[in-house]
Amino acid sequence: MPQKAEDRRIQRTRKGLQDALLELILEKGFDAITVQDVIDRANVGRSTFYAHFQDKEDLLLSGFEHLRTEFERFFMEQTVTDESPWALSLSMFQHAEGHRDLYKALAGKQGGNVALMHIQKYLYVYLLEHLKEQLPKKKKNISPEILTHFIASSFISLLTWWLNNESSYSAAQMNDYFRQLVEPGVNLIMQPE
Amino acid sequence: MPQKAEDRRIQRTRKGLQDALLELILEKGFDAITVQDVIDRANVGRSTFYAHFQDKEDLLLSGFEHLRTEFERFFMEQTVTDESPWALSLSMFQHAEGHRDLYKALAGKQGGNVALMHIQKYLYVYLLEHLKEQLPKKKKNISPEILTHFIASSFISLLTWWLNNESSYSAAQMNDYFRQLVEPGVNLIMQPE
DNA sequence: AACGTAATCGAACATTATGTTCTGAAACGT
DNA sequence: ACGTTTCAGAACATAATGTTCGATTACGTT
Repeated sequence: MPQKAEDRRIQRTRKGLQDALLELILEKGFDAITVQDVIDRANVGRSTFYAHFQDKEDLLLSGFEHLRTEFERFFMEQTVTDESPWALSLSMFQHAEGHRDLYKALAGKQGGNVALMHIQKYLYVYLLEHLKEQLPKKKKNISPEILTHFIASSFISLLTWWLNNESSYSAAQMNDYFRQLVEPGVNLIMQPE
Repeated sequence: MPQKAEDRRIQRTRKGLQDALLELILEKGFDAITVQDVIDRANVGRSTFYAHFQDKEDLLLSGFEHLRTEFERFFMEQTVTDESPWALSLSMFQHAEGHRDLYKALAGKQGGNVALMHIQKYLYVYLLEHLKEQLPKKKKNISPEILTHFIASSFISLLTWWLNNESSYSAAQMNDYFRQLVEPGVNLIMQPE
């Protein structure tokens, strides 16, 4: 039996609002958008908007959740054995390559930094989990938290640069650059001698 | 002859508004602040505020300009020969250490990212200037722009982490971590063989 | 110490966006 | 075809923005 079918009106309204918001982000940037803009574009009544979302940030995050789910499926499908940060980063560059406008809206300079901080947090949690086991036990070393924060924010930094500069680099190239820049420093810390 | 003396009322008003804004940022974050909050705290008339600043962002940037000037004096005074990125970063960590609240307001998570983007841009311009000469001429390599962007954003990332986590690391320690993480990758690119 | 100037105050005002409430109409799933 | 849920649209209260203006106060200068 299929899960409780959801009213089509609800689906249409939510999708319409999400799409309208993403369009508007690419046009004028998240901060400049008003709820009025969104409901005009989506052709939705004012009271309807507030029946579904608290505010425009809530709407943005609902779109982000959808993307996250989709990325996780994408990631699961292709990764087999490699659990290093570089597998995750490559997948994310590739996923962004395939959904360029969506990623630009959420992670580009137009997107405000709300979604961006969520993406970084997501990476941070994933990486911290996978790095903690591998870290040497020696004291006097960098805390896992700084190390993880550094890797995650470096990735975000390259991703946004890539999205904002319409550069012609491929996802694979971007991941190579990411590794070239970040891996040497990280390896020196993980394997002290 | 001293430069044309500026009306004390102007100085007091501007300083009062800047201080009020910085206090409020530490209390509730830049985004949640209204112009009304600022003029109430500073005890300044509404029309007076708009006689000096366009909006709260304009006010924030005026405070940032002041900080930048002060940092440049600080930097000039102590640096002698070293023109590598690591001299600049050490000075900035030290300057932040000496003006912790001010830096927290401008570069912490409460500060919105307006000032932060200005700081990063400032670093970017400085670094690009100093790195371009040293880059190897080989093709097939990372563009100076990505490399510079990476260094600048890595620094910003560690700085904000440091400010937001009330950590007990010293400025010198933070700069060591910064070098440990960033320098190996950068050196490999700058000296290919 | 007194003068002319310039900054400030505070109130009034138009404008814009927010978020809530309500009623009738339309679309939905069954 | 039926009962239920969602939607549109309008009305409303609230709050912040940015401008204008006349009266008052503090300023630098002489």
